Amino acid sequence: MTTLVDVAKKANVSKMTVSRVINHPDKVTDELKQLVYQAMRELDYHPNMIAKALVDKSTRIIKLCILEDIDTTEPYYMNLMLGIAKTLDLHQYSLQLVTRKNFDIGNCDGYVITGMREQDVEWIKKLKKPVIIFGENRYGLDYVDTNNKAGTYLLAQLALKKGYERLIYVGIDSKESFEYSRESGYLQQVQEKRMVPELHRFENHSHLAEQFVYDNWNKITQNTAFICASDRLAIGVERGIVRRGGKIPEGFGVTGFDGVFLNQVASPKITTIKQSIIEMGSACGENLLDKIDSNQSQGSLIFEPKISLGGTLRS
Amino acid sequence: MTTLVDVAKKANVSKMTVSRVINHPDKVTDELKQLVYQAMRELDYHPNMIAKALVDKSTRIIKLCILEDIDTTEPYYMNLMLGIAKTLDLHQYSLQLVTRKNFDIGNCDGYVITGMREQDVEWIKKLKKPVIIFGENRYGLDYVDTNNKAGTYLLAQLALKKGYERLIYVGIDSKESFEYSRESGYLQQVQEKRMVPELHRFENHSHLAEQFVYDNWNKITQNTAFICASDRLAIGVERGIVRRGGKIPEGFGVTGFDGVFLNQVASPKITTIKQSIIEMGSACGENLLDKIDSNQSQGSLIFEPKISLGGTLRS
DNA sequence: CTTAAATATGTTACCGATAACATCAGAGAT
DNA sequence: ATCTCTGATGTTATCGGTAACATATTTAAG
Repeated sequence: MTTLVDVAKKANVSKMTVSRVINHPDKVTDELKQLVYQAMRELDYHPNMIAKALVDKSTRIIKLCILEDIDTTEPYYMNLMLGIAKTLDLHQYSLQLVTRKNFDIGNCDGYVITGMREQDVEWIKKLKKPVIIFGENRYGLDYVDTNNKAGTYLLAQLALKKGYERLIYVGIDSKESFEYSRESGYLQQVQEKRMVPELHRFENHSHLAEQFVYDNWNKITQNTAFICASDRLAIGVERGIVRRGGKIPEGFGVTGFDGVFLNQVASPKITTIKQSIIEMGSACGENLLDKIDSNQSQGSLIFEPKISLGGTLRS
Repeated sequence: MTTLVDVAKKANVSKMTVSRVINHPDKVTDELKQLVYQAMRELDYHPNMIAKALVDKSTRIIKLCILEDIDTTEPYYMNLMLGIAKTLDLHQYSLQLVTRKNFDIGNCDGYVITGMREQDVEWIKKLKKPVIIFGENRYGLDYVDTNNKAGTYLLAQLALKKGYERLIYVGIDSKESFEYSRESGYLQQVQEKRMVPELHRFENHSHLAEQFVYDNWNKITQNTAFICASDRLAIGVERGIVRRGGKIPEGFGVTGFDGVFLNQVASPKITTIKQSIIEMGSACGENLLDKIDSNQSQGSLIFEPKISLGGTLRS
C-alpha cells in the first residue's frame, strides 16, 4: 500500500502538504496541487481509512437497527441492507445489524433505524450520534420514505380516471405515520371529487381483507375500486372479489402499496406503488454520512411514488 | 473511551504490560494479570480495533463475492449475509458485498465466495488473502456446504423405507459439484438396494420437471418416488403428478433439496433437506477468521443434512 | 559465590493519518 | 529600505495500539 509519505516523496513535498491537498485543497497552491495529484495518480494512492479513523476517533461503523421482527422471506430488508451497504462501502463505512437488545454494544458513528413506533421516540431522541429513520414519522426525526400520501392520491386518481365510480379505502389498523399519510392521500382525492369517503381498517393480513369483501359482497356495487394500504390487503381483496365471482378489472378495481413479495405470485398482479428499497436505502446512507460529516441535519428525503401497472385496474 | 493507558495507570503498570495481558498472557505474572484484569473490569475497557488494525496493517474487511445473479426474492443470500455478518460483527470485522467487477477495488483481509464455477477457479487460486468458498467444490479450495451426497442418500433411503418401489432422480443439468454429489447420493442408495438407476436432468425450472412428468406419465408406474435435486424441480414434479391425477403421497412420492422459498407456498409442502443458511454463513465467517488469525487452512466445513418432513412422502 | 541464562517488565519507535504550531517568503505600508 | 502581515509549507505531537529492543530481576549452573 502506498502511503502519504510515498506520495510526498514522489512529489517532493512534505506529507502534510499531501494531506492538505486532500482535505483543504484551497490552502495549497495550484502548482503543488498538480504535482501531488500527479504523484497520487502514478502511485494509485488511496488514503488509509483506518489511520484516519484513529485520528478522528471514529469507528466507521453505522448501526442498522430493525425494530420489528424480520420476516426473512420478504426481500424488503435484504434490499434495504443492500442499498445502505452499497453507499457505506463506497465511503469505507461498514454496516452493523443490531437489535434493540444489543443496540448499545460497541461504538459507532451513526444509526439507521427502521420500524420505529411512538414508544421508541424517546430513546431515539436521546442518542448522541446522528440518526436517520427509515420510514416517515411526525416527531421531527429526519427520515427517508416514499411520499405515502401522494401514492394513494395518485392511485385513487388513476382509478377514477379509469371510470370506477366508487372508491373504498382498505387500510391498516395501526397508528403509524405512513398509514395516516396513505389514508389522507385517499381522502384528499375523494374530497376533491366531492365523493363520500369509505374507510375500513384491518390488521395487515390478506385473509382479513378477503373476509371483509366476502362478507359485505351485497353492499359492494359494481364499478367500485378498492384503494388498499398494502399489497397484502390488496391481494386479500382480490381473492374476495374472485371468490364472489366479481370480474377484475372490468367490474372492480384494486390497488395496493408495494411492500410484499407475494404480489409476484398474485394473479392478476396488483396495480401498486413501486418502491425501490435499494435506491432508498442507498440515499439513506448518503444522507446519514453527510449528516456525520457536516455535523448537522440534512433534512428528510422523500421519494415521489411511481405507479406500477398490474392488471387490477382497467387499462 | 478508556484506553490501554487508562488501564495501565489504574493498575500501576506500563501500557505494554496491559497489552501483553491481552495478547500474551503467559508472559505476565499472575499477580500483575489480576491487577490488570481488575482495572479493565472497573474501567469497562474494550480494545480499540481501529488502532490494532493500523498496527497490523489489516483492514478488518471481509469481501463477500456472489458470482451468480442475485435473485432478491430468494431469502437465500439474505440469510447468508446475515449469518456471515453476525460472526464478523462479533469480531469487529465488516462485510463488504462485491461483484466480480469491482472485486479488486479496495483492500481486505479475506474473502467469502459463492456461486463459483469451474472457470473461476483460476483467479480464485491466485488470491493473496484467505478465501473460503460457500458451496462444495473439487478443486481443493476450502468450503462450507451441506453434505449433499448424504442428503439425497437419506431422502432416497427414507422413500424406500416408506414403501416406494421405484426411485427416479430428477437432477439439475449442470456440471457443478453439488449436483454430482446429490446424484451420487441417490446412486449409492440405489446401488446398495440393487435397483436400476433412472436419472434425468433439466435446467432448474419447475415447469421443465412438470412437463417431463406430464409427457411421460404412461411410463411412470404407481408407487414411484422422485428424488429431486432441488425444491424447484420437486415442485414441478408435484404439479405434473397432480395434473395427471396422481395421488401424493399415496401413489407417488416427491423429495426436494432446500434452496427455494416457493416451497413455503407449495401444497403439500415438499419433504426436503433443511439447510440453515444463517448457521452455515456464521460458521463460514468463523472458519475464515480462524484462517486469517492462524494464517493456515482450517479445512472445509461440512454440515450434516437434516430432513424436513413435508407431505410428499407417506408418513 | 560468580556468572550465564531465563524471565518479567519497561522504553522506544512505528503503523498512516491530522491538528496545532513553527517557519519562511513575498506583498503592502510607512 | 525596513517592518508588518498574510499565506504557503514544513515540523512535531498525537490517536491507541504492538513489536523489538533494553533493563531489571530471578533462577540455574559451575
